[in-house]
Amino acid sequence: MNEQSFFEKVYEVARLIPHGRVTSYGAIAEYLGTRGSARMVGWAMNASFSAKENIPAHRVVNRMGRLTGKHHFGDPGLMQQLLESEGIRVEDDQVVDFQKVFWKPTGD
DNA sequence: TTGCTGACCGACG
DNA sequence: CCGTCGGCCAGCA
Repeated sequence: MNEQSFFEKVYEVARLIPHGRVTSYGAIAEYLGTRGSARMVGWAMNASFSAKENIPAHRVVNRMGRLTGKHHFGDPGLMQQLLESEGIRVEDDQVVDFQKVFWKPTGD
């Protein structure tokens, strides 16, 4: 029903991430029905900076909960700072209790 | 226009 | 168990 582009969907799902929660690229890709295109999700996040609305890309991490894209925020550490600001504990570029704060876009 | 790259994930040896 | 490779799609030179 949604004829939006792949990026549009990624942006929408990214905005659906609750405060204090994180998700993975693969989870978004899977939600979009393109499990194999998890890389594109990350690429879409890169384009999210060009998006009109601000996308909480800092809430998006890889499957292992590691801050892979922290380098793309302009300043490394900003991503971790934002996550800690939401109550998410980050240690050594990795989300602590990642499985607890993990949120899947099941449509909830 | 063609081809490479890219913030990943899963399968295979 | 751990290292390697393929696949997905879209943007950019």
